[in-house]
Formats: sequence, C-alpha cells, structure tokens
Amino acid sequence: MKIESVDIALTSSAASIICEALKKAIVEGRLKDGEPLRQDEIARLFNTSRIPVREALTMLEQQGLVATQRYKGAVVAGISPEEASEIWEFRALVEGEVIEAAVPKMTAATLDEAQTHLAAFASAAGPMEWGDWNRKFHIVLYRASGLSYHLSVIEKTLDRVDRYIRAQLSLSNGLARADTEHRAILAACAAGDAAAAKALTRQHILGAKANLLESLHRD
Amino acid sequence: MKIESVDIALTSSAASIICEALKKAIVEGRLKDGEPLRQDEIARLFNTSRIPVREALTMLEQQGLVATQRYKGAVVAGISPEEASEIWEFRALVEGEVIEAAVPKMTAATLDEAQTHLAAFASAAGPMEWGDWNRKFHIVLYRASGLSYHLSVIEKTLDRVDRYIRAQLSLSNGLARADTEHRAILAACAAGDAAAAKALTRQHILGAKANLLESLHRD
DNA sequence: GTAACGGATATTGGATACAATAACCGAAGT
DNA sequence: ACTTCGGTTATTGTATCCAATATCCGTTAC
Repeated sequence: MKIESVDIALTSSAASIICEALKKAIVEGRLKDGEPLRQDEIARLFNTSRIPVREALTMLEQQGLVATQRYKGAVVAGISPEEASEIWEFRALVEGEVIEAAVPKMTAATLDEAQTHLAAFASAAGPMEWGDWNRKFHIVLYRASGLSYHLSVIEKTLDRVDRYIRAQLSLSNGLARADTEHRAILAACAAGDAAAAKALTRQHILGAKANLLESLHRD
Repeated sequence: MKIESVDIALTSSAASIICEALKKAIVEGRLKDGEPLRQDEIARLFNTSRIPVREALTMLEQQGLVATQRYKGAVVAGISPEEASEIWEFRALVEGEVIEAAVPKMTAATLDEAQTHLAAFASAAGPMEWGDWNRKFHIVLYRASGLSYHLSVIEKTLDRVDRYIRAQLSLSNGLARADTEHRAILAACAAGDAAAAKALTRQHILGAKANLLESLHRD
C-alpha cells in the first residue's frame, strides 16, 4: 500500500519564492518603475537572510525586470517608448506566427477554456483581473501550438510589459476594444482559419501599440 | 585639464565574471551536456567563495544554459531534437525579420565589417574560430537594424545553441556551404535587396536545421 | 554664499560557518 | 542473493559576519 504523499516544497527554494512574489508585484504594477528594492527590507518581509533575496534579484535582473548597479542596488526596470514600440512589433511577429501554428491543433477543450477566460475577462471587476484573464486567454490559444520555446519567449516578454498592457486596458475603450478583438480572434480559431487568427492577433497587438504610444505622447 | 580615466572593474562583479567564463565554456562546447558544475570546485578555480558561484549559476539557469535541481546541483542543459527543431524555426522567423529591417539601414562600414568577418571565417583554422566568425558575421548585419530587443533575444537563443552550430560547421560540407550562403546573404545586403536577404537568411537557417536533424537521426 | 573636503551612516558584495538534504556504502535480516 | 535499514560523506541552501563602496551632511576655506 502506498502512503499519501504530498510534495512539500520539493521545487521551491526561498530564492524562487521571493523571485515569484517580486515578479508578481512588478508585473501587476504594484512596484513602480525605478522603485528601489532594498535587500534587507525584502529579507525582513520574507523572514530570511539577504542571501536568497540576492539570488531572487539576480533572477529578476536576468529576466529584465530589475536593473542593478554595483554597490547601488536594484530598481524596477522601466521601459522607454522606443523599447515599447519595438517590443510590440516583436510580439506581433512571434505571437502572430504562434497562433497561426496553433489553430490547426486546437481542440474543443482549448476553445472552451478560451471562451471561459473571455467571459471572465468581460465580467471582471478591476484592472488586475482584466490583466490576468486577458493574458490567460491569449496564452491558452498559443499553448495549443506546442511550441514551447516560442511560448517561453512570449511569457518572458509579457512579464516585461504586462503592467503596461494592464494600464492600457484601464483606459477608455481599452476594455471594450480588447473584448471585441478577443471575440474575433476566438471566432477565427473556432472556424479553423489560421491566417485570419494570425492577422487579427497582429492587429490586436499593433493597435494596442499605437494606443500605448499615443497615450505616452500625451504625457 | 582632465585626467585620463579608466574604468577599473566598475561593471564587473565576481559573479558576472564567473558567469561569462562558464557561459563561454558552455557555448564553445568545452563543457558537455549533462556535465555537473560543482560549486566549490568552481569557487576554487576562481579563488572565491561559493556565493558568487551560486549567483553565476543562477544567471546561467535563467538563460537556459544550465539546469538546476534543489540539493542536487547544476548540470549543463542539453537540448532535445524536438527543441532544436523548434529553435531553428524560431531563429528563421526572428533573424529573417531582423535582417529584412536591417538592410535599408546598413552603411558601408557595416558591409565592410561583415566582409572582414567573412574573410576571417573562410581562412580560420578550427571549429572554435569558425563558430566565432560565423556568429560575428550574422550579428553585425542584424545590429544594423537597431532592433535591440530582437537582438537580445537572438543573442540569448544563439548562446543556447551555438555549440550545435559549431558542431554542424565541422561536418563535411558544413564550412563550404556556410561560406557560400554567407556570400549570397552579404551580396543581397550590398544590393539593398531586403526581401532576398530575408529569404536567404531563412534558407541558411532552415537548411542548417535539416542538416542538424539528419545528423542527429543518424546516431 | 559656494564649492571642496572629510567623516558618519547606510547599503551592497563577499567570506565563513552552520543546517538540510541527497548519495553512497556496509551490515543485518530473510 | 536480495532487500532494508542505519550511518557516513559529499553537496547544496541559508544565516551570520566582515569588507568595500556609495550617500549624506557638516565643516572649512576662499
């Protein structure tokens, strides 16, 4: 007879727990651009020494989420309008290609799950939830492609810019427009029209890019 | 009057020095897939404690060059044929797009530098040099695009697979074929034909993918 | 008043020491 | 012979302590 076994922290080191918590705070925009991340302050928050905190900050720096200067510490890494513009072009390129490859492999379960996320997105209460469901909707569709390397690059890129997407969704028409475009993308996927899904995804991303740059320009 | 000032280790921490050294060894294929990386052994090599070694390994894990298991240590991360196939497709997508954007921005200096690397490639002595000049040739052309985010993704991807490219160059016809294709790509760039440069780059990468999979299949 | 210098404080980088876990090995029992 | 248990060793994860550097602030010279 087998004993009921539960994985107790088999994959979680203190560093990765801290890294994930900080990443979540950055991605959700709770930590603002340029905000300093003090090692001993974070260490106190997690009841650890500074060693795992430093490893977590090293991970985040490698992911481009924080910028570190020797003997000066880490700050949340911002993004310039030029970088934003380029990253949205990159997203259109890669996400367009991935959804095109994904459409022929989508199952009913894929479409169901996407539909669920779309409904949750439409009836969500605040910017944080919008961002979560928006991302889940897209990722579910991409995942059907089975292109794990492409997916990992997409996820890292989204980590880098997700807070700007959330801000975008909060603007006037941001939510309604995204919802409309999501429905069109899902319809194309359900119809098995890979070319249309790719084109709509590209428009979805490049339209958001134009909006973002416009709002940045107004400041 | 101003004093001649030299940056003395302003940007170099022990961790990043160790990281770069290990990365070079992995990229050049001197550390084989699955080879364990012991913390205290590396620490002795660099005359440091294990702390900066651990940070270096953390960086390499984030870059996908090593795989770590809790309480078991880090090993050089290999790559499956499926992953290789997907990564070469990814390269064709991104590098094709980047060189297309780069062609209109190339200067005479860009083409000169690429030509120099191409000549060095053709007259290089061994696999290591071939790999170095091959990579420099492509990167110089890509850099003209000014697409820094795309470039950073390409560099990280190349770090991950460069040793397989080097192995490929060492095979029969690998070097001659690469040289021929490089000349064609450079000619298209010099002629200002962005579409041709893109198509030739894609063929260059996808042909190498086919060769790689074939050689993997023979084993 | 202002700029340059010097010391006090805060913060990070690294070394050492200890705790937790895995791998190995040998002995005992069946 | 095979399995299982226990202990020993090797290796990693973390805490504590010290060194190196930056920042702040008062003082002083002009």
